[in-house]
Amino acid sequence: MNLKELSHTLGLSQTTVSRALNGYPEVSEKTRLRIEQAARAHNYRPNTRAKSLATGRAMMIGHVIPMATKHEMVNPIFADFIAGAASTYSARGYEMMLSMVKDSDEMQTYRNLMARMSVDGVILHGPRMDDERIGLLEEIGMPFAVHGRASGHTSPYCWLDVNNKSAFKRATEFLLDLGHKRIALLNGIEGMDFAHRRRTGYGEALGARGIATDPAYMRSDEMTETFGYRSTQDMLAMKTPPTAYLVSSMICAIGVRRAIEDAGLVMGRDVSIVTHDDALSYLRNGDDVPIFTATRSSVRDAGERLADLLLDRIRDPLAPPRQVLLEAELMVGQSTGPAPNRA
Amino acid sequence: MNLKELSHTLGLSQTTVSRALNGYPEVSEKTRLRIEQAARAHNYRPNTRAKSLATGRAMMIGHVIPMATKHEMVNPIFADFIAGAASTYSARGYEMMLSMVKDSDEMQTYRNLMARMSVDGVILHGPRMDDERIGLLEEIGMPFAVHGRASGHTSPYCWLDVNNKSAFKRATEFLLDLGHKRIALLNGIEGMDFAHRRRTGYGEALGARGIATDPAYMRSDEMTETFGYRSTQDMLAMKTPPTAYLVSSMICAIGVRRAIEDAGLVMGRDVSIVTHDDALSYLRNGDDVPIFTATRSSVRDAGERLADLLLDRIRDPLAPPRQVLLEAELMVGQSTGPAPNRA
DNA sequence: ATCGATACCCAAAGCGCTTTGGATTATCAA
DNA sequence: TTGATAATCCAAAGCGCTTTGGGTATCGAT
Repeated sequence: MNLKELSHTLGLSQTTVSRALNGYPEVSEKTRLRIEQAARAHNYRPNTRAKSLATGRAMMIGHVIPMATKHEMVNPIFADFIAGAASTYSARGYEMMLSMVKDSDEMQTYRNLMARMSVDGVILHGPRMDDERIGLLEEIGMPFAVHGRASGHTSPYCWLDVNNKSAFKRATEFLLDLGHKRIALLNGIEGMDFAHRRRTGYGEALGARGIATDPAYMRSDEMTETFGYRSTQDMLAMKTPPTAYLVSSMICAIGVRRAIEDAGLVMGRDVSIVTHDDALSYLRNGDDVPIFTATRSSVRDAGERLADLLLDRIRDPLAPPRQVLLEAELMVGQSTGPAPNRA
Repeated sequence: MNLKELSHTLGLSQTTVSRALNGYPEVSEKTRLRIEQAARAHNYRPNTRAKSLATGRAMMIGHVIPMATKHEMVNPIFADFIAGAASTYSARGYEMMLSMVKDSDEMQTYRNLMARMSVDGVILHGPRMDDERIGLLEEIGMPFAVHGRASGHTSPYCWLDVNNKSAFKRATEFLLDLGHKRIALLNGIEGMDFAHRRRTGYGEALGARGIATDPAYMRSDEMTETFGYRSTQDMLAMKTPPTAYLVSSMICAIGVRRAIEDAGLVMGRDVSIVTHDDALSYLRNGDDVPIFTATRSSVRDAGERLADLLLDRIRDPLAPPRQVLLEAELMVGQSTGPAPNRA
């Protein structure tokens, strides 16, 4: 059932039916009611593609996920972020389009999305320190919002980020206060903006207590369980192993814990762990008492809020782009304790 | 730059330009080359919505994810499955549309997708034993493919599933062979088809050795770390606790392990664990030697292959719907060992 | 020279919607 | 009664593409 048929059934013009269903005032309440009733009865829905073509709005937001290789890992926070964004879209009448592309194709993908007019805007994931994608999107005039920030980019744009620097500074201070001097940092991939900010916070906290950062205690990689396990195993084998680990994700922290326990040590007594917790739905950090002491910030909320920022921006393109900086909360759990005396 | 402008620039008709770019034979090689060159130079891409409207194909596949509450958990296998499907789509020129809806709205969502003609087909996630969605999709004529199966549905439809029954039967036999008699089952949510099949396999293996299933050793819930931890804690407190756990997901198994180690027991010596491993990219089950003994089947591959099935079905709607049953492989890791003697 | 056949190209009609610019009728004050 | 105003409704022109149903040259064969 399309508009032509529906209006024919009603003995009205397409104009009137369209106006009635879209809430325009030029149609009497009586006929509007009649039209709505008929539309319901025939389960009429306007064809999205025709509507988009006529209005010029796709009512669709693009998320493009670059993958280096076909079997590269999918970022585990991805699902929760997406879920958050999607719930905003559905609340505001938008749809989400997801593309996975080879990362060499990512720039071209944005150009395509723009030229083909298949989306009204995009969310930019995983910004690197000097991210060329932002400049591209500005150049081609594609509305966008960034999950995170790119330190290297100067002109104002729309973003939402956790205050990674302050979170990791605070976490490091917490460990220092417990007497830890050798604190390892298991960070995200080098080049990622968030990883850089976290390292800065860590470094500043150490520096303020007169402790120099030591590359031997620092690792950077994709945040998998295996990365946490391996790195910890390596460091435990040092003459002076760290007494505490500051970790970038729960999954990674699970690996750290496994290495610690494999070595016959007890988490929270022999070795402390603080991790960042994205509050993933399937990986709750305990219920009553947190398992890990953690800097916590819900990535699902981030998705919801960033999507809202983007839709606002699309609605009102001339308003100055908005930024949101979220503070992570430090939740003390069972994974931290005073530095062992013998250390 | 749209088709009208481009063809005007070239001094050709829209017909010819369109045909040239779509590879039709009615245009000379010389002009085709000229047209392609101009298209590239002006970065011309056909407007997707106009193209869809004209061809009647959306070149888009829908995935609808129902959520009971706003903050219900996102299934952790979701990201990897989606990544697999998306890579197939991008290889075959399709896009993916993702909607999250309240689960009370799911049926209506499918009707909408059909009436609005916004997708060419859908992937059905998480089928329950008697899943009403399949009947609906058949009724409204929406092409679909199911990730899993619905035992209650009789008419043939397109699906791809892991042989959950044989996998869990095999895993149970493996534990029985090691001398375990009290084997716990931590299963997925009641009502899910896969959970039912797994329980059947488990039950059959036990039955074949004359062991009756004991509800005290069986739990069913969302497969979170916490669920694994709690269930194991509970069971460890029994007079005769299980000596082995058969678990439905790695994340859940991590919780089981935590409970075991919190109780001062050693995994693989005091207590054995076998888990299903979806081969999630961020949660590798060790590299050389698997941490957990596991029934393994990549959910990312499943996504790729199921998407292929669906696209084939869309291309050739009259062909009989295809089904794929994948066998999981049993990988022996460090989490299993002979049943303790005292048991 | 004439007649197909072939190669190449085009005008115009959709696809299903929104929206502009009236047209028609009802309403009402003067 | 009349002219102005407001209330309803409509025909038709897009949106940017594909595709139908020709049209015009060109060319070899008769």
